[in-house]
Amino acid sequence: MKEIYDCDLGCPVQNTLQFISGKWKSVILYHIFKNDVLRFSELQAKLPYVSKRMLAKQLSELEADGILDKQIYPVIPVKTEYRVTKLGSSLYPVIEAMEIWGTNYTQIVK
Amino acid sequence: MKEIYDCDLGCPVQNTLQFISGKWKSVILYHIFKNDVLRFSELQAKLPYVSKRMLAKQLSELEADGILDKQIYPVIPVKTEYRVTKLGSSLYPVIEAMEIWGTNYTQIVK
DNA sequence: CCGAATCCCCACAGATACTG
DNA sequence: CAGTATCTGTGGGGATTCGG
Repeated sequence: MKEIYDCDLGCPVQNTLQFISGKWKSVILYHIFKNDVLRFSELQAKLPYVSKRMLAKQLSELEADGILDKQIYPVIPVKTEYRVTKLGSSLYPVIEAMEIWGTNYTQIVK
Repeated sequence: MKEIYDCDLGCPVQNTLQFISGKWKSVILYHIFKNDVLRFSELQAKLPYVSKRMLAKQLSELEADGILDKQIYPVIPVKTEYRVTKLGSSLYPVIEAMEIWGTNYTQIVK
């Protein structure tokens, strides 16, 4: 679990960014929120423009930060599943706000 | 104004990220939301860990994207003011969600 | 005071190949 | 299948300077 670390008192936004500022983290979370559970290959399919290496890095950071939980099934071939932790699920309102804006901003512009 | 550009249909979050994914953009927006209007030097004071060059870049991108409005007063020395546009103000719920989470996550963890 | 221009470097991301 | 390891290049960002 990531250390709790106020990098800028007076700017709580900064604290949130520590967890989701990775280039693809919000998108990964969005997909896992929508699907509850996703395998590595399923995430790859949903993010074809993100390299395997990049995806693995973002996932391991999210896991290290206590946002995601990784289940490994030692079958052959290996199978892994990612889901949100309790802490991760608390980020839902943030992702939801981004989802809403991303859905509606076209109309806002007009 | 930034072209509206769906880089990933089925992931509206991605659209939002186009506008606020810059390293410091959310924090800049947070401070301007709190203060309505901020000068360049005031933003510098609030973000001491961000270089002048970086701050200017983020601000000009936010302006180019139609999120911020820049007022230049051609006095000597020059004075500039940044405030949110209508489009920018529509991002308030997103920043607010990040602010709320950043304020409360310590308790969520426990 | 604000910010653009130039130089420069190294951290980060892609490509590829390898492993349990 | 789900990653790691290594190598390589590129551009993001700091430091500095200049200009309005």
